[in-house]
Amino acid sequence: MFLYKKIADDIRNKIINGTYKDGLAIPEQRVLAIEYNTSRVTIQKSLNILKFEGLITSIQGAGTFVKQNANMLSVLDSKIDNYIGLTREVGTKGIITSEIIDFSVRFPDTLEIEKLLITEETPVYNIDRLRNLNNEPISLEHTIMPISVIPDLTIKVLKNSIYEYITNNLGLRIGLANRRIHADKPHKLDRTYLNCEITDPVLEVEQVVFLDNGVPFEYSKTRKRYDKGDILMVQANRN
Amino acid sequence: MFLYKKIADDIRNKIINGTYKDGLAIPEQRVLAIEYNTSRVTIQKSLNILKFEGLITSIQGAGTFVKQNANMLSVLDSKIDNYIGLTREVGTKGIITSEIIDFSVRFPDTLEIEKLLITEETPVYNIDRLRNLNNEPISLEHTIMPISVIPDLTIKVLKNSIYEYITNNLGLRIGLANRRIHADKPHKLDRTYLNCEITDPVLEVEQVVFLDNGVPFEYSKTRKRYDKGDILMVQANRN
DNA sequence: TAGTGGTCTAGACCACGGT
DNA sequence: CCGTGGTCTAGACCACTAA
Repeated sequence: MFLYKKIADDIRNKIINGTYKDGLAIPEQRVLAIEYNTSRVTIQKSLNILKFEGLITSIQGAGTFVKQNANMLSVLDSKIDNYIGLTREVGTKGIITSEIIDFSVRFPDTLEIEKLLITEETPVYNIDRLRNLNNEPISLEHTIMPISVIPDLTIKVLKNSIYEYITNNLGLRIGLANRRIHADKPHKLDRTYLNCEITDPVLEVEQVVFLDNGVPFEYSKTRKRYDKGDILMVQANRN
Repeated sequence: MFLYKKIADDIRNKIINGTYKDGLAIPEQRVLAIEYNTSRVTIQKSLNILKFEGLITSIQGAGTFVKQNANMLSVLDSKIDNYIGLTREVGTKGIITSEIIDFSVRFPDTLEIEKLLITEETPVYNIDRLRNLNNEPISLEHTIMPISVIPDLTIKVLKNSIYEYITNNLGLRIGLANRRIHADKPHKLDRTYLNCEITDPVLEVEQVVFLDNGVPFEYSKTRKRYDKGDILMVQANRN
């Protein structure tokens, strides 16, 4: 591993275990450079990581300070990639199964053309899945993917994780996601598959997901019953 | 302005105006360093900014490439700070007014003590506001702030923007926000102030907001009618 | 005015991709 | 193997804070 990461890890540990205390300054950069037997630029690279994690703040002319409640914030930050696919989100909390409602191929409609930046002659997969957590239905996923970008999808892949297939089998890297979150009245499908009453609100996440090279590969809508899951997020707002 | 920012601005412009084309490589770092009459480290600092904005990707050994649809992505990214206070969110789209439903001072309850990391003897403001956009009610805000952190709030401040007061008058810097978004059935207050029917879902954002130094200063819940506003976000997922 | 972080240089060497 | 990005050095000077 690289020196600047090692140093960041070491300083992070000292913050978490209390060697560097909340609200107080850590040693100045020139001292740290001597301590770790390195140059100031490398120290700055390490400190940038910790700034990005929200653990420290630097004030020019004054010093570098551990934030109040730094260890608490560090926990929050890990939740930032909470929503990259359901499988990864749930983690060890239970067993995810997928009931495939529809798996077909067709040409895209106007909205899909716009969202996925494709032409009307670019065929897409149409995937509707009911996702279960420990055999309890938790969400309805409607997913559109261009066949040219994500080829050779199979029922077996859909039963497990599409994202795992994309990263492991296709060797692609996932980049930005553009999301819209809103509340909605329940539709017929929600009533059928999610057991919603007419007065039960639904939380919908509509998203376009891009590969690391900027090519959009997924336009999807995920719907959950209002009492079956929130969305957690940490917003940066770093100056 | 600093050199590395100027260079980042210049390269960004070349990407947007098509001088550097989607999917193709930009000149290598050593060439850029000569072009801009600077050192390679400075070029790398500039490129890091653009990587963070999602405009380029570097692949070690191969080169630095403009992402597909880079100019589109750059638009999305600007929406990432969409939700830092309603006033800033809406921008020029209309006139925000605030009707103050409650403005009082009390001791915090158990949940507020936990969220704001204060003691039961720390007095807090209790603020309930109805926010109007062009005289149409759009959201109900319930806000708790410790008096010790945000002192001397006035009706006048509440009628305008609390965030503006915090940054401009108190000279504080706002840091991370920890949010929970979910759908809910309408409460009595929603029916009264937001004119909700019983079948109209409500979108609620619950958040704890921290200052730049890590001190939490706001615990709030903002409720909107399901048809009066979504939440837009861009998620990073950078490797 | 002294101390601290921010920017910048002009190199060096290493890691990786593609030929 | 060559070309490219990633890491790292040992300095220098500037900008800002606080006494």
